[in-house]
Amino acid sequence: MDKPDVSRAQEDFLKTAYLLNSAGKPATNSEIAKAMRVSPAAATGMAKRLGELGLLTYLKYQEILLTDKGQVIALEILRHHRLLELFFTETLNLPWEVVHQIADKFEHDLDEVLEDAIDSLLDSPSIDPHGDPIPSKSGAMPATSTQRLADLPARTPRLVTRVMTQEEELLAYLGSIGLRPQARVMITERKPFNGPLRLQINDEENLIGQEIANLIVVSETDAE
Amino acid sequence: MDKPDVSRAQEDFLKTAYLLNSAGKPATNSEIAKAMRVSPAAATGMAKRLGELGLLTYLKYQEILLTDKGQVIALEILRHHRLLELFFTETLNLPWEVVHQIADKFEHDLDEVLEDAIDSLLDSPSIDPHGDPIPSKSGAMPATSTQRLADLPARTPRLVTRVMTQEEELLAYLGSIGLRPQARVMITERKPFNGPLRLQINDEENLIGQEIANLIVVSETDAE
DNA sequence: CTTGAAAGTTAATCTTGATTAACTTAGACT
DNA sequence: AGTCTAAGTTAATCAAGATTAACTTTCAAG
Repeated sequence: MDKPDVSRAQEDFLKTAYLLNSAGKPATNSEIAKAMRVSPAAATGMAKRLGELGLLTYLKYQEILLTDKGQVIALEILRHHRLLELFFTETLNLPWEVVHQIADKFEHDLDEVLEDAIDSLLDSPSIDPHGDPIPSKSGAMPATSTQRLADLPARTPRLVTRVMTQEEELLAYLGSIGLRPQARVMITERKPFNGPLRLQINDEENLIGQEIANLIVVSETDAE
Repeated sequence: MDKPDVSRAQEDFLKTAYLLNSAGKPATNSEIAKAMRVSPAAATGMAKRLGELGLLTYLKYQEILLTDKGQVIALEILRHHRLLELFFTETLNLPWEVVHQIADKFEHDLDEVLEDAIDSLLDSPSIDPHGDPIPSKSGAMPATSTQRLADLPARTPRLVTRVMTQEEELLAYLGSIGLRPQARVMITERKPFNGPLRLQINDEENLIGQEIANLIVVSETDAE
């Protein structure tokens, strides 16, 4: 319908709320403020404004809920973000740990001509370099596995499908040990009391902690 | 040294002033305001602020002059702009009439990693799709021909080197008749009183007006 | 059922970048 | 020299997005 003209700060807020939800966390004022690195007061103010615009429902002291309109915008930004990440890794061979911040800046300005050109160059991709799903143009979010490596039984071969962090150093490390989408993984040993995991990554042995294993999503069925 | 943190509005102002100058026009308040599509009062305000920052010299009622620092920023933005134009035409085959507006938005957010990656992918290019020179990273502006097609004697074969407009429809038209950088051109007839020019473009006959002929820059020496 | 810490809100204020309306200056022309 | 017009400036005002500081609400734990 009438696409209310949203500013980048507003788009960021909607995106942040959406991402919190899809990480299973409620979109509370403080979580949003923390994620956006602004004061809680600023988040309150923004929530009010977006409420006025009908992009979310704002009730004092309550969790923030995106309306359909708000979600459409959040998904559009997310689509832009992930398309750009993939575009820059593909065309420029940029490593996956740098494209995130770049996409964060460009996502707000990606107009439709460019979006479509990128989409068609990349053959309407459904995941970005981290394995994060790219919403379709109509706003459909591709389904993804929910199986975490951390919860995987030993001796069960799987493919990495997604790496759920945007921390630069961590991504660089994970990349260096081959822990990226499409890698074959299998836990060979679990140390007790949530200890570290012994792991085969494309046939190479390695050792990772629970924390990290919980960021790695693997396929729900056997690899190959 | 200390790169004063400039906003996009400020960057746009500096870029606009620079472009006016390089088009031979003085950077007056009203020209800048017109080019930026803001009120003259807004331009005055911005000029004052940038004066404070030492990026230009502002004296009431006088032409605005960029300082060295200001020019460095303008050139950086212009470099971003033109690299992006070329990048998008090369990687996505976008027509030259659409990349300008896109680059206008992205130019402010092009960080160095991405800039360098694009520069090296494109082999440190010195001109963009319109033939506009791309400043080097150190701020050197490549020399360009000053020979306008409008001033070219008849029967003198040349190469188009630059097309000095960003108007979408006009660019689309010029593209459609082959009038773009690298095209071979020769005036075959000049109608009197600044009338239209009969022209060969890559061996095809065509007819253009003075206005347009003045936007076309050609090589200073014979083609081939 | 009180209470205290964490979360959230309000209020006052700031900065940037805009606007319009009214005034001033510069400079060309008689 | 006087005057008119275009260009430029000033002033008042606005909106968005922030901040800090002070206050209020919620809710879990005793």
